[in-house]
Amino acid sequence: MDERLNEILRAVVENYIDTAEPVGSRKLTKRYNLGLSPATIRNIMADLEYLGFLMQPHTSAGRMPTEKGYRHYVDCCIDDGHQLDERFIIETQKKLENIERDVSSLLENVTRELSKCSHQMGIAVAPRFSRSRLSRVELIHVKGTSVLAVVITEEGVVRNLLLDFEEPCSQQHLSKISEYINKELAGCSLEDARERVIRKVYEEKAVYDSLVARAMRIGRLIMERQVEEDIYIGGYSEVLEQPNFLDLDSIKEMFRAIEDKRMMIKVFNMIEEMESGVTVLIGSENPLDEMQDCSMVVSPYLKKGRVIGTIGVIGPIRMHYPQVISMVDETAKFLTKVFSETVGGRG
Amino acid sequence: MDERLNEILRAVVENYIDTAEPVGSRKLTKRYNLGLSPATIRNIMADLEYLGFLMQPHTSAGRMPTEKGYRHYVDCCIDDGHQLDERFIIETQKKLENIERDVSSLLENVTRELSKCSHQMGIAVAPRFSRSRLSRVELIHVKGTSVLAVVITEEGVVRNLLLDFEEPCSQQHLSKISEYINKELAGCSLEDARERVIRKVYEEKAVYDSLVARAMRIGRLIMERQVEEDIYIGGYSEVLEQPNFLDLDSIKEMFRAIEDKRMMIKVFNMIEEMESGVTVLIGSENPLDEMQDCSMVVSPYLKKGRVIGTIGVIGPIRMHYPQVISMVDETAKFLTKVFSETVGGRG
DNA sequence: AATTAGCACTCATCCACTGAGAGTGCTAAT
DNA sequence: ATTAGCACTCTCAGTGGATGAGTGCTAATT
Repeated sequence: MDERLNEILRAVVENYIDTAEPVGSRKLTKRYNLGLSPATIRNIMADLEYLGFLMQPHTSAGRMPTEKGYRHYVDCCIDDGHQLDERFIIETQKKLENIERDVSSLLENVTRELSKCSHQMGIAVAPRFSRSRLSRVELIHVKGTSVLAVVITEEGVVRNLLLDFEEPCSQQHLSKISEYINKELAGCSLEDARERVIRKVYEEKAVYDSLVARAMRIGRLIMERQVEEDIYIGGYSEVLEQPNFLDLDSIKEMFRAIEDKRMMIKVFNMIEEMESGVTVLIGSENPLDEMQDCSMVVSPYLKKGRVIGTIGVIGPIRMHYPQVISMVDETAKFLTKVFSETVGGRG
Repeated sequence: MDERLNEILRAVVENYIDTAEPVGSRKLTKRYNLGLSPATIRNIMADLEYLGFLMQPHTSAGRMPTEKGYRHYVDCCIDDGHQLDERFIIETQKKLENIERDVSSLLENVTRELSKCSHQMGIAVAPRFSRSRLSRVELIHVKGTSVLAVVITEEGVVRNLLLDFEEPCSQQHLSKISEYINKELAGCSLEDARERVIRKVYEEKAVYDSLVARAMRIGRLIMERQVEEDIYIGGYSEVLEQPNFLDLDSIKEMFRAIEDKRMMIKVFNMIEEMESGVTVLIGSENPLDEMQDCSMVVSPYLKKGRVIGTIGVIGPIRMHYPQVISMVDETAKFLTKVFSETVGGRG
């Protein structure tokens, strides 16, 4: 594609992102020093419109980008150079030192920071519990038939599950059971563990050893419990802060979708299967109907080369993509670093 | 105060709550069967305006309630009869059976349900950790110098704290330490425990027993860790759902305030010291500047007669107070019941 | 052949104006 | 004490012209 077309498209998109108003040919020549007259620009813009990258809200208005225009802008017109505020990196680094290392605080804080910097809503998906490897299980007697199972994965995700037994069970007994579980299942992925548990239960049908039987039943309970704590969201107010050009109805729909965490988990499952690195989803590229008027910029974060979760932002389609992309990228790298170095160690 | 004034005030407020439009004298006579002519109504309304309960947005518009008007309406014009949808109670009961008994899921789900029913934002404050009595502490070795402390209070609140030691520590040792902590501090309020820990540490300065010293140091770490997980919020989209008559700026401010959980904890600390039962805060009665354009309807919930937390909603000043008040009341009672009967048992 | 200047044309937006309608306050009658 | 009647006020929706930003096309220029 013609280099000059790209240049003009880029100018139009960036101007529109800044002003939220349709861009005319005269304005472009004034702000940017392209060596071209308005008339020429007009011809080029007409071409861009023909190609589907720009549109006019009405005759005799300036042009604004279509979704396809944004897409092309993101794909071809952003130079990967450091779009990023030095400040952002420094602040992120500063957080690095003060932040708690426990996974949920980590993600919550990182999400909040990302949200503040980017002025979008921040979203993070914690390391998927079901795909993690088991590191340790501890059973704590609470009261009566209630037992608290504390499950720790190798990623450092801690989850509490309150189990309800048919009959009371002493702490000593529970300790033995958890010891047994740990011996049997440590290092297993939870899905493996699940299968193994089911198999064991089947084998031990005769219940010759009540300890094993009990342990397995607990293991099964833990596996089957469906948990929805995987999603962190922050920055509801940030989206409202953007005064121009995103109507209340869109925001409403978006909020409704986002508050349904199960739905969001589905979305991220779909995204996760796409390529690695920062992914930008613009408008109707979003898998959810309710998010057709938003854009998402997301990136997976890794531990030892394996994707374990996703972090990113959601905001209006008219968004400062270069900066936001860099921020998300930087944040994901930060998380990757933290998870690979600190949480769960190197081994 | 004149009974008739109350009646008219009530009619005006309720009509305004329904329609979001200033109410005129003619409309009142049409909708409600007061045996009065518009002219009489006008006189009464003029009186109500003089008393500060009503106002006109401009001459020759109808009247709308002032904050004082809402206040009087809530105080004197609502009959305590069952304003409540039968449906709501039944649904709440249904939840009762399916809901997880673990405190955080409980509160999250209850908050969400309250939010959905009332079409306001739901807010809950979990049993204040620092004021709770310790039920059990368990220390779990995670990796290297990391130790996970699982603290359970008598209310059933479970909290995970990741501690970082100077030197590694075996699980056996940790178990002994937690055993010791449990023996020493079980049943203490956390504030008491805190003092005792500090005193102990001071007494044992010589560190003649490394176990005790270590236990106390851990206890202290746990006490000092400031945690902000006490607030549950749900239903951001509900507030936007109300199309009429609450401007974006107010919502923005409100969201910003709500997302700052530390601030919200302060607010609820202030509220908690007020009377018991459902409290309604209208507009400028709210302690926070950012919430001058909202109303809150909140109620404490108890365990064994002692206030342990708060639940309620936040929404626009123009709110269906009778229903919302009933709903909040019902929800608080429900929580009280659950906490008194189930969580943490009766003893 | 590409670029540009010039010009006619198109709409949205702003502004002033207007009439209708809803609602009020006041006064006099009931 | 209540009500009917009336003059008055103010918002709101609609109208119409002026303004101006921006376009597309054509012819001239480089």
